[in-house]
Amino acid sequence: MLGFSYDWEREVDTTDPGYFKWTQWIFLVLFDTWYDYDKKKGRPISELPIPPDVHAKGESAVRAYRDGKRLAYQAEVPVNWCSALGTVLANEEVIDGKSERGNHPVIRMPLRQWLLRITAYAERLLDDLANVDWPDPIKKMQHDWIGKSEGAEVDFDLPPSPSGRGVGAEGGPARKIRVFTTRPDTLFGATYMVLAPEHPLVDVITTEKQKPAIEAYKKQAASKSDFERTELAKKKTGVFTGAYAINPVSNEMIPIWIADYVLVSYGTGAIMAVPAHDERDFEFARAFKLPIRPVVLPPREWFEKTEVFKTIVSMGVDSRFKAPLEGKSDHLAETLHKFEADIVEKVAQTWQTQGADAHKIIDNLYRQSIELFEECYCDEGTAINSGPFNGQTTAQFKREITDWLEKDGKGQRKINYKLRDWLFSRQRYWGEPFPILHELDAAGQPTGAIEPLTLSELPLLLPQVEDYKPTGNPEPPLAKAKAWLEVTKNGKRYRRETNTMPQWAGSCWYYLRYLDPKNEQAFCAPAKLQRWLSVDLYVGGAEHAVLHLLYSRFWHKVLFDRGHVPVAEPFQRLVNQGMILGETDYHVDAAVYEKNRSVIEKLGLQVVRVKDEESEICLLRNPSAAGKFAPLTEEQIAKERGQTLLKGTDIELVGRADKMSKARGNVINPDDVVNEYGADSLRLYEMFMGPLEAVKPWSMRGVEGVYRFLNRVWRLVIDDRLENVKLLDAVQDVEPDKETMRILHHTIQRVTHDLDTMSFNTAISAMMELTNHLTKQTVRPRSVMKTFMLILSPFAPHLAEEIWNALTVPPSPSGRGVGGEGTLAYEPWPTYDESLLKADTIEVPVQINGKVRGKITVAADITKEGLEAAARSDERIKSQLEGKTIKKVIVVPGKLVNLVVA
RNA sequence: GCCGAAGUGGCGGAAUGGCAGACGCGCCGGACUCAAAAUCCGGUCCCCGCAAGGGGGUGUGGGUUCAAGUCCCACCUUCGGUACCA
Repeated sequence: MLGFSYDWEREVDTTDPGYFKWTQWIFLVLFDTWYDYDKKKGRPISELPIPPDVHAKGESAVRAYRDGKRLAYQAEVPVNWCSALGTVLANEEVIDGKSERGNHPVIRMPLRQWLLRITAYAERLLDDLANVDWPDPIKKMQHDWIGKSEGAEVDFDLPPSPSGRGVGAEGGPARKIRVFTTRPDTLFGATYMVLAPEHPLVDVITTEKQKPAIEAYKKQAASKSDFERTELAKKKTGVFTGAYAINPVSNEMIPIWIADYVLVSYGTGAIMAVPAHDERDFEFARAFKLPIRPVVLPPREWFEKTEVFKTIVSMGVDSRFKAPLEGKSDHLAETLHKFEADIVEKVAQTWQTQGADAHKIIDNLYRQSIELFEECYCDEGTAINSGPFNGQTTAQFKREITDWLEKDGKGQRKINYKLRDWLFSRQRYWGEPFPILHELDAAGQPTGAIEPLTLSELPLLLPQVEDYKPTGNPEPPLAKAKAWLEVTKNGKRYRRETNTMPQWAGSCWYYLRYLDPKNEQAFCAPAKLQRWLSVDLYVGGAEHAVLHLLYSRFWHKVLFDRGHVPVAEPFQRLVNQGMILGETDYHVDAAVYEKNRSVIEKLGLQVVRVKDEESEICLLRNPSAAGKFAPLTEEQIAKERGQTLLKGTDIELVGRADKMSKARGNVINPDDVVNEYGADSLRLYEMFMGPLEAVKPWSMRGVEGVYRFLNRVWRLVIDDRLENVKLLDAVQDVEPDKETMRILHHTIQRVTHDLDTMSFNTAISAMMELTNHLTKQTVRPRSVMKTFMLILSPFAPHLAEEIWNALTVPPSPSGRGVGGEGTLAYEPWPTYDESLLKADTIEVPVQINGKVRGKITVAADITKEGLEAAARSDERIKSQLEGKTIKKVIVVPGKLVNLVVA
């Protein structure tokens, strides 16, 4: 309807078996691929080298080894299980540990899931961002989402304990706790450790005495969602395990705690805490009175910003510190708060031994009494309290200590990513079934062996089931389809996978299917991939910045590695279109409304109450026919001293354009707009509103504006007084005059350029200017009008075609061409002639001290010298220069003259 | 808190460091009309002035420059995203 020229032959439907056959096939490709970190490439699982010791253990060990390396693998992952609803919930569906619907308790429990090893591709997903033409903010979001950080893994040994508990008491291998840190240089400052509550070692190391507290804390943590654990836990919580570990550099025994600010899913699920140089550790240490040891000396500027420094300076270093020393401390203690009194005492001590230099004093305070500082220093600096490494810069220290750790076998360099593997299964009925079989033994129990279906067995359809409600236990609904579930193949019994794939699966690769939507032999013919990829331009919302766009890139790279697509990146250029908001609408606060209720009612206004998270507002509207959106008009608004008031009252209004929504009743239905103004008007208005990327409010008056423009264009060519479509007599086969040619070619240039940059709004204004010029002409050359229609056609295709037809087809009873005659669809895009763009004369502003004081009209090709002379000799300028000396003259040929005077 | 984007007339918005406000909406005046709608023509950033002309002006405060909406520094506001990533 809007003339988008979509090729409906290429329509795809991700839920069609002909489509998801290939979604399942791609899953099989993922299943059949392992990532070779040396070659930085996904390779067939058959090429995976099997270590001899694995080989020696036999077939099932080899199989397990392979399964552990595949890009599609199974793992136990905690999910939000709501037993009352009998289903697994998404994070958004859980509020305060209760289900959004029904408010039933939700617990996190581990469940077998399929995951995709996107983390293997993290480095390439990061690197290849450099090769695509995407908006920088989106690139940055992906960059941060992947979240690469370089550091070291360090092992903290657990001491042998007299009780025999802890340290591998049950013969387990765990004699150490491994942590990841980006700041190995702060190792000397690690004064305690924290494990995530879910960390497997927690149960092993916890002492008998601490068991009840630890258990209680773990239970509490399990009932919180990820969101709450992070969002709500502003205050640090945690419990001591009773166990200690050995700091590998200082050989100190440091306590091990558990706390939910440490996430089990990042790094190793355990941290070394350096409270002096990490915000979170600092807060935690303060809350639980754990020792804080500074190991990085901040630069002076940091000290000078701290409260401690300000306190010292405000008290005066030189004289006043004698006071407490001379027995007047009672008086001082009364007047200073505790914090300051502490400082006074410490400063006094330092002052005695070190002298009165404020910087020296503060340096000493920092090294010895860091508790006095209200914040911690987390940037780089110079090493202190770090044994042989003292005095080193952070970068140097990091390098050397990592080398030392590696040499001693206590740690190693390590790169970590925030990006996690992609949880790819859902416990729902709707979704693509996994093309996977689980082998069963004679007793009908899974053996652990998994068997992929072959391409010839695809698509695997969803079974018909009586109901697709949850099963009431964590088993997905497909488990109820008994007939579908069990399969015998090559004499072996199998059970089908009962999880289904998420929504993302189908949308991850649809751009490839567009190229060859009906192909039954392949997801797409290689020649077509070669011909079309990569996608030249992808227009989409910014909400897909990280998830969809990252998932698609990942799948594409796997397909690339396996030789199924010819390029490494799917989308060459990406543009985020902005959202179109509803029309500007005025509201008052609910409280303001209640107060002024009678006044507002007297004006006959309608009120729509809208509640959001924080507040309730009352939208004020005009009464209108059922369902019609009628916001206040400008006549009903008064603006005074920067305030917006409801006219005739002192009620302050807030005017704002909001997202279109049913609740607000401000939804614009495109069908209505098309009925009233036509498809070209709707299309043109959307392009004229403003930059494509910007969020913009809708305006019905704006639609009328472009509608009027299209009418003017029509009347430029067509005699609208007649019933039939008939050319105006003004349209003639004559040579255009010079000025018209110049404007026409300038318009072609502007429209061509603006289309490239997708600045549709300015392209349209250029054509409006052309129209304004042509309207004034009594003779309108046919050639000019034809060219105009060609550049107008991408913006208003229907109208441009109609006019083109009238311009090119001789009058006939029907007035229309036949058989492709009289269409502009196949005409080439017009080109512009540079030489026609230049006007004979131009107007150039003349500035004096940067202010425009006059304008001169000169030949377009005037020389720099000529321009300056013309400026100086202009009467107005001359009179203004009287009695002044020109100190400097700036002449920009064709642009301006600026005379700088004393 | 952090990250990102944006602040320009009554409104949507234009301006490779070079005449701020193109184009459109709205508004004002005029033409056409018995009248209205539609259409056409002219005007429309603010202040002083009859005018010629002058002064001010792109969120706020500084800075760079002959020249700043545009570049730099600090801040304010709005919108969007994100959540302790060691």
